[in-house]
Amino acid sequence: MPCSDCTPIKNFDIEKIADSGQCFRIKKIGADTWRAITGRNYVEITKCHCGNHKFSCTEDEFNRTWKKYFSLDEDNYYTEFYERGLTDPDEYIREAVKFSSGMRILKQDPFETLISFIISQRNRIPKITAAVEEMCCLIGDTVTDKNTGKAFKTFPVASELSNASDALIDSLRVGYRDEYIKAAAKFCYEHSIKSVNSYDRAKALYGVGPKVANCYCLYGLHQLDRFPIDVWIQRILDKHFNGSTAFLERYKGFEGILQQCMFYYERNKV
DNA sequence: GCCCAGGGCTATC
DNA sequence: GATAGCCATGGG
Repeated sequence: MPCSDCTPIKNFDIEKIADSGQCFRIKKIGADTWRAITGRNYVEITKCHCGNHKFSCTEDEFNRTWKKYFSLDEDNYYTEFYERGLTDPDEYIREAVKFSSGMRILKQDPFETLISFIISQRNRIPKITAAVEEMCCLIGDTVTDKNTGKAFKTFPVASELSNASDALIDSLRVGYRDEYIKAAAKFCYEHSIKSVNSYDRAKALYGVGPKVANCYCLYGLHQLDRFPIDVWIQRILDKHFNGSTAFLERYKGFEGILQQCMFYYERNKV
């Protein structure tokens, strides 16, 4: 039974989302509590013993910001995805979807998504997280959340990142990706991130190839038909599907959710 | 020392 | 269009 002050949501598990590698700014801050930041908004989410979640924000903020961010306005869509995945003819897909129950694709800020996934290339998630967090600490704005009273750092906007010194970028320890970051920040400062509104526009940026462009489209533009193929997904394809993605025919419009479930399952299954 | 990490660029064919 | 070598950095 849900508690009186819990928000009952089907197909939503903040813990799995936090560990899914699609976002680098959701952080575990307590035994059952995570903090999320998007734009200038901050929220703390606690998994309750009843299986539901408590949000630290007001109902108005939930409806205006977090409902969208967590794709909680797409319940019917996820219901259909999970029904389809749990009855898939392929055992690996069934297991991956079952194991990932509660996964959702976040609607992240496009500029943050672009820069984060440029940093992600040939890198490890803890290192990506550290670089993103350091970037926010060094050049993000400090904002205080009214509900919790906690101060947090925003992800820098294009002008802030574009104006950052070389020494500051060096201190992020992102190696050869620093030139890619600078190029993307400069482009977005001069042309606006809004002009990066398609796969082709993203891939045209220096340092953005097929994989990062697909991640940008999936997580930043919410194009759920994108299926980014990284080393983990490629291993799954080779091991379980003879290197083929023919199974995607059964997931038109859901490819990105399936990809997230496979990625999470492969990395976290016991 | 080695290999690898949510890849992409460049040169070369 | 395909493939090979290279790219900084840090963990195992």
